[in-house]
Amino acid sequence: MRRVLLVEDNPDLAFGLRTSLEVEGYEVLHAETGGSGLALARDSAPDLIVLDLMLPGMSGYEVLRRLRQALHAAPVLIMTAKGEEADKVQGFRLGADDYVVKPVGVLEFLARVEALLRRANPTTAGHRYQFGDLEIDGDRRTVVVGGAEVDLSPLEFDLLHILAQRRNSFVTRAELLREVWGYRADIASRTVDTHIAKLRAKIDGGGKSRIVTVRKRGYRLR
Amino acid sequence: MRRVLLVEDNPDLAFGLRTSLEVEGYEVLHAETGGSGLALARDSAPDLIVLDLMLPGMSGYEVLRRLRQALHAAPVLIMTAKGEEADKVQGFRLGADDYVVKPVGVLEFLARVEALLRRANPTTAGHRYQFGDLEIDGDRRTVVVGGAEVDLSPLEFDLLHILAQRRNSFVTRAELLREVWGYRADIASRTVDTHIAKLRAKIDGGGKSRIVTVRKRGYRLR
DNA sequence: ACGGATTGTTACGAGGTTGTGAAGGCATCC
DNA sequence: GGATGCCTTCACAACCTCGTAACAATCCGT
Repeated sequence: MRRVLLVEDNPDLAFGLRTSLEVEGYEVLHAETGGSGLALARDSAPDLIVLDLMLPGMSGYEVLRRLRQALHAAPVLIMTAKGEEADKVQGFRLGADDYVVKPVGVLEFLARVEALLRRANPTTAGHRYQFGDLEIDGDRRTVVVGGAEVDLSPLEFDLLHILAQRRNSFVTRAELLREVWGYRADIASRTVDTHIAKLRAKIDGGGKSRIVTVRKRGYRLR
Repeated sequence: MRRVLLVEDNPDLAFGLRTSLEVEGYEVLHAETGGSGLALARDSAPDLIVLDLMLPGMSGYEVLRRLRQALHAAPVLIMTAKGEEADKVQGFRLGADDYVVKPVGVLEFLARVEALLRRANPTTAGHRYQFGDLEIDGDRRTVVVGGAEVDLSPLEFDLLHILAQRRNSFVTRAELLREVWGYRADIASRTVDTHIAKLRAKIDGGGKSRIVTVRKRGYRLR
């Protein structure tokens, strides 16, 4: 379940937003001041932060600045009554991902929340990936190579899926073990190699493999 | 340089946006119809798409739908005069990442563009170095020289990586030993030299070496 | 120009890493 | 109960990597 942190001092508005988000299936954390919002962000690692700018005590800008300084990567949606362009620009400059001016419709608000989560956290949503003529459908758990569907075992699919999600970097054997096998130290590390070999046999045509060995590190999909 | 695809049929507005984006250092592609926009997106793989909804011929919604169907992952910013909440929700539902209603200030527009690129393309901020036509990607552990990927051994890559990080000064052999080999005193110092030689053989073209010898001190990358 | 010091280059064997086929255990489905 | 498919482990082969030695080339103070 996705966790949304709501930093908003107006009780009525906060209640409305919280209810709307919860109806959509989000877990909602609520802070009424900037300081408590920062603390909650640090302790509970929310997937998204909705931030009011006019807060008692620490301003929303300051909260955002400290969040980014602490390397919090969660997307931030600023929701405020301050609608001047300069305010918006300042918000984005500090690292906000979206900025909406009150009052805003509930449906639009929810749509923006969803869009931010979709973009910022693509791994949890079912998704499709494409690498040349290799297509991976995370929802249907199907893989198509050059137009023909390939039959993969569950474990092989998970392996390929992780590699596809990390398209921009290699994945170490330890990470693959953690992501695919879960917390189980009782797996000999060569097991990963064996399954990579099986995967290669199934998805590679002639020529170079789609899975590149990064020596001493792990594997990478290209 | 980031590429932005602008799909907008109003020539005046398109000109203004194009100019603003180019001043910010973006490369701008422009399409006046949905069909040509789709074709451009397919052929040129832009990093961001700015989409008008009211286009001659194919509607913006339809363009967006087809983009997502074709597995285009680039973020889409919808910019339109249609400000009804239902329109916005529909846009987000089809996979848009932001939705702004005309007229919108240039500064806000640019801030939103930047926010989308920042969020959608986090890898470019990662560990990458560039020295002329030499590119080093620390996440993928790949090296590209003049457009062609070069195959380096793990140790060679680490060596080059350290040199790249200290781009403005030389690195002594002792530092290289410490950083690359770790705390191991059992390495003959000439070992560094031999690996530097191997690196040079792999990444240098005809003329002078990219790795400069600093006599009595160490090496430096330029 | 000379000679010692420093660096460049090549070759090679030991050791390490990865690829791969085979075998067996286990669960599931008939 | 047998057949099947999946997963893990093992063993061996193939390949790669790296440290070292040896020699060549270059630098630099005299």
